Amino acid sequence: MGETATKRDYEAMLRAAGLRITKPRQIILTILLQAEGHPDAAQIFERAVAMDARISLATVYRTMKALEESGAIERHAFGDGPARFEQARSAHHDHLIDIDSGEVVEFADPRLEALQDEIAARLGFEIVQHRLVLYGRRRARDDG
Amino acid sequence: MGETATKRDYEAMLRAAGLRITKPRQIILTILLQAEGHPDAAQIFERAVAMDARISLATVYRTMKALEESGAIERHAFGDGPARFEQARSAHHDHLIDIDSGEVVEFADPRLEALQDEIAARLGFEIVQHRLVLYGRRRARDDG
DNA sequence: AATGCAATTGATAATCGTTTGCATAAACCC
DNA sequence: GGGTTTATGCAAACGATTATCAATTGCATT
Repeated sequence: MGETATKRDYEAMLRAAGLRITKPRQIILTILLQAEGHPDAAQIFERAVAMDARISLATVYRTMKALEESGAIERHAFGDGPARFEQARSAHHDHLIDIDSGEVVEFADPRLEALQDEIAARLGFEIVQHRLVLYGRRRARDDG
Repeated sequence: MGETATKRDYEAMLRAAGLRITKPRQIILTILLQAEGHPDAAQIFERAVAMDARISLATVYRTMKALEESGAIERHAFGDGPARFEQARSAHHDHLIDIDSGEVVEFADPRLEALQDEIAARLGFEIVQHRLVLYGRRRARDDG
């Protein structure tokens, strides 16, 4: 699974989208590649500033949008807070949020997709995209 | 299906939550009960002003929060726009958004819930809540 | 390596939806 | 009706994101 795309891969995506490989973008890509989980713009900015103090938040946002549009990353908006990002992977997956810890667990199940397609079809629609977030709580090992 | 809760029902919920039945709240409740679809705060405010010019947007927001917390309404955040509200109904349902028109279609399918429970269980979680939004496009009747 | 020009940047103001602080004005209980 | 307590309106504050704009930079070309 761990299809680790390299920084060079992402640079190629940028080039393909007609975008320039600037220093801020390289820094942000580096951060994205190293990042675990689903950082938000502020977190990315914070790490970027550590690498180059002159980077601005606006550039982070602009870069995230560019990367999103060129398909390199995905944007999620769990609940109400700020948007969070993750590297785009080939396989679609959804998210389960641990409501106690905030932890984000990823999962995928083709039956879900099939069922959704069926439901949409019955309503006369074709699904273009979907968003499923489960909010759950770790099941007690109940020993009490 | 149309389990139409009455204004009195909602007032009882407010009282139960230790809240006062004020004129602004009565107006907002009336609007909510009459509303079709999923109005946002600005729309509710607009209609409220028509009934009492002195109502403020802040009160709309505060009332929506109070109603949400007392379980009378549900708050949804489709995509990026403003939060939208609907009366809480007994039966859970999800939403399909027509990406061309913005129309919101409601649907429910017990198989979805079952599948989600199963997936969560496999990950060691118990689902407390979930949010599924399908984004689709009306299927062409293809005559062209 | 210098040049030209469009793309990109940083800084900051602006925007949007939403929340909050505060003084005043209702609700509610007796 | 009076006294508390809570809710209101207004306006300012807020957080996330986008727009503006002059200054800088990437990069294809010389």
